[in-house]
Amino acid sequence: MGKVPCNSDIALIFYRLATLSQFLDENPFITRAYQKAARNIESLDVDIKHLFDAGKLKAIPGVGEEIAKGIAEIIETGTCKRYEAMKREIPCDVFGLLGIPGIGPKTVRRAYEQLGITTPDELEKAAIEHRLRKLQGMGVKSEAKILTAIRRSKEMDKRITLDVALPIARIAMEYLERCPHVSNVTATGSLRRHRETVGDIDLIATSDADHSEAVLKAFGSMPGVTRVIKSGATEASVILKNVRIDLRIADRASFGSLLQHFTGSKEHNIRLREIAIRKGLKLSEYGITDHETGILTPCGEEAEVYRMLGLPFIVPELREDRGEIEAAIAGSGSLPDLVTEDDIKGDLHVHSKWSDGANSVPELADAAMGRGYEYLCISDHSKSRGIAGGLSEECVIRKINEIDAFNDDNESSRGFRVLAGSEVDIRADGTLDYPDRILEMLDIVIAAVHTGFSQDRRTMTSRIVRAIVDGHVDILAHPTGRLLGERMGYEVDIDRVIEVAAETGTALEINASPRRLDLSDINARKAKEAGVMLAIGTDAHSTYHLGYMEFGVHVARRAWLEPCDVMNARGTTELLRRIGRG
DNA sequence: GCCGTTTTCGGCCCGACTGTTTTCAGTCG
Repeated sequence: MGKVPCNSDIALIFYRLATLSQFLDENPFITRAYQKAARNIESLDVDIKHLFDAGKLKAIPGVGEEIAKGIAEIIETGTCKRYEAMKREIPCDVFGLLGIPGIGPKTVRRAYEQLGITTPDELEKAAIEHRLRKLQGMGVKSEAKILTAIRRSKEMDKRITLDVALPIARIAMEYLERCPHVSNVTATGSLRRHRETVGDIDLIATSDADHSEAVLKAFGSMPGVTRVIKSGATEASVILKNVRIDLRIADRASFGSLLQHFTGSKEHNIRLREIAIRKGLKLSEYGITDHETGILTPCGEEAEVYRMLGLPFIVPELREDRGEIEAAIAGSGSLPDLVTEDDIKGDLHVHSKWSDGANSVPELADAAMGRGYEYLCISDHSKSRGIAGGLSEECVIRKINEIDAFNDDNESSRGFRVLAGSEVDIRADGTLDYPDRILEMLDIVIAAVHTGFSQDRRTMTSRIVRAIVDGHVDILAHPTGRLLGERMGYEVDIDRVIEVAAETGTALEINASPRRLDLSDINARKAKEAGVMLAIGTDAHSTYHLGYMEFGVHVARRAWLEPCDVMNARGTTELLRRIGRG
């Protein structure tokens, strides 16, 4: 038997069942039931196998008799009969075809039934040969649209990281702010929820009805726009620097409703609309309509939307339908009081010129003080990281001496302390890259895996566990090793790592580099729930990178972290006590 | 297929834009 399916493997099968049932034109509510179950399985914070063992599968929302049976079957056999049967019934690459923007289940079905098309390549060929336009409901324009969509989907990257998305969003927002008759230009969607990557950029703005179309036209002719996807009376979509930007215009009176609607997530909004229906109301981007009287009440402020539904305000980072609705219903006291950037007292992961950083210790310290920090941990690479200027043992001692001298000159006068740290390699066998003698001289030891990424799950897990039970490690850096959009993390049983971190009192890092964001929001939340402290570090290699702290705090907020869960939300004295240096 | 302070049956989120239609279906977010 193959590997035991995990939550996301099982969720994937139900997502695919949803897609296949859509293709087979089954009752659309069956499709939705599969999707809902898949979403809830995906966002479970426990291993679904535990629920299965305890006979509690039906405790998962959206999981009833049939889906519970399916889950059991997948856990026991790796797949389920219904899924295999449907795949046999449909000898075409439904998933590949539906991956093309503008192609939906109806088109796939017609193309398959009437033209025998089974793959994206065949679809492209049919478009080139002008056979698609003969399909019912298709014309010359649809055919051309599909052809460009296929070509674009081959070259377009899927999701982009925030360091790329934010500057592009700012260009568009500054342009719009200069346009006449426009105000309240605001980023919404996944960007406002601070997801770790975004698929597109969603903007909204207010204008009066007389001018909205002109504003949208102006948006389409913004410098740098390479394509206008659509442009109507209230919304438009364009491509700028290879990124799609959607803009929606509303009047001031319904701005709060619009903001709420476009911030999403889709799943969160569906839950809100269900709540509205139960109260005899209808929620839309225009406001809240009383079902009986038909009277629409637009919300100027976003909080009004929640208030009218009888809920406390829910901050955007929590709007993922991962328990925030239930917490809100239970009362505002059940929602977390999330950590903010103002709570952060220092950066715990920074590289200096001693290894591969661009700035000296005093330069980094000045920049940190400029950000209002009380401390900064200079954590250069250890000796094995030759390629990144890893420090020999005698270099570490010289660095510690430099830091001591700096603190002697500055600590009492400026109320700021540099902490001597190191990002120490965890070797392939789980030992650390410095002897105990050196580790004990450091204020903070950050352990990290930088080599041997292809180790199997068991080896990697016991390697990391060995390192953190060693007793010298304060923080485990970028615990999964992933690089967003570039590289999956190494194989590791993160639940086991969290468990051992809890036992040993080791903090886990939220690496704030926008290419990493590791731990992820979901794993950081698991860590919090296991009683593990999180340390937000920017992994800065220059003073500029200290600004990445905002990305790390966003992940922390999405992980429901409060200041007490974050190691560097503690002041110097408390931090030193925690790491045994106070 | 799931679910219940209207329901164990009859519901299931809402609206914009495009293209092919001549009143609407398909797709998307």
